[in-house]
Amino acid sequence: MDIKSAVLQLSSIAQEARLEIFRLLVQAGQDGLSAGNIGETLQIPASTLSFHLKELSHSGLIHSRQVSRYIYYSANYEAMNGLLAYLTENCCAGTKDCAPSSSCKPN
Amino acid sequence: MDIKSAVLQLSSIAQEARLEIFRLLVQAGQDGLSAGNIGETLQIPASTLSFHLKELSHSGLIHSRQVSRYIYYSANYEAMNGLLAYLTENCCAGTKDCAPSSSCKPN
DNA sequence: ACTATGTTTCTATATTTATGGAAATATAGT
DNA sequence: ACTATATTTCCATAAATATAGAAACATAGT
Repeated sequence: MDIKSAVLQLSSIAQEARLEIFRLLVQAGQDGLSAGNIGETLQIPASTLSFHLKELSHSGLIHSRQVSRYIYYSANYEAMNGLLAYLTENCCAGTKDCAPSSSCKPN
Repeated sequence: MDIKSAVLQLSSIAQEARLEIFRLLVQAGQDGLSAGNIGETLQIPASTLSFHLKELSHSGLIHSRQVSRYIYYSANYEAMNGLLAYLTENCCAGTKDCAPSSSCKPN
């Protein structure tokens, strides 16, 4: 993980509408949800939603697949975990009290 | 954790200089580093650094304490862990395969 | 071919954010 | 009080981002 990618990914969820979308997809699981479903659930106009979905896709935190007329978006769990790991990397200079990386506690 | 706070925290690290500062402090541990030390390490002009430190403090991801003329900044590990937990909350609708929250894996 | 539905692109506008020099403020040593 | 060092605030400018209507494009059913 390089810093530019991390900033891109963080930027993609550092916005209320997009964070809602992302969390919705994280909770939705592997299959994801269609764009229309997301828009209806979160009450976001189609063009605005499309803009945000593109931002999230571009950062790599979600991906999409087409199923006939619908486009399903789903969380990229691997990318998400990679980002979280990057944030906590070498926490407290690698002191054992800080491990595991998932829950970084100071000495 | 409410979504506004999460967006504020994510925004505060969704910027290259600030993400560098934050990771430096996460790695520095509990004691933290002085503003001058951070600026010198990362080669950031004082006024720019001050602006970024304020953003990070305001979001709650770092805190500061004054030691004579120096101001020491340090990571707020509790806030960081809270943010990470928020992102992975109820991952995959709480399916057991997704646990632990720190490493969210789809079914 | 036509129509309905789902999604994206185009466009303009409004808003927010980043940068760094200069000046101001704070603390400590002499 | 004076000086040096540390940090922040003020300010102007530049750049990036969010919004949503209208139009365009894509897919599938009739």
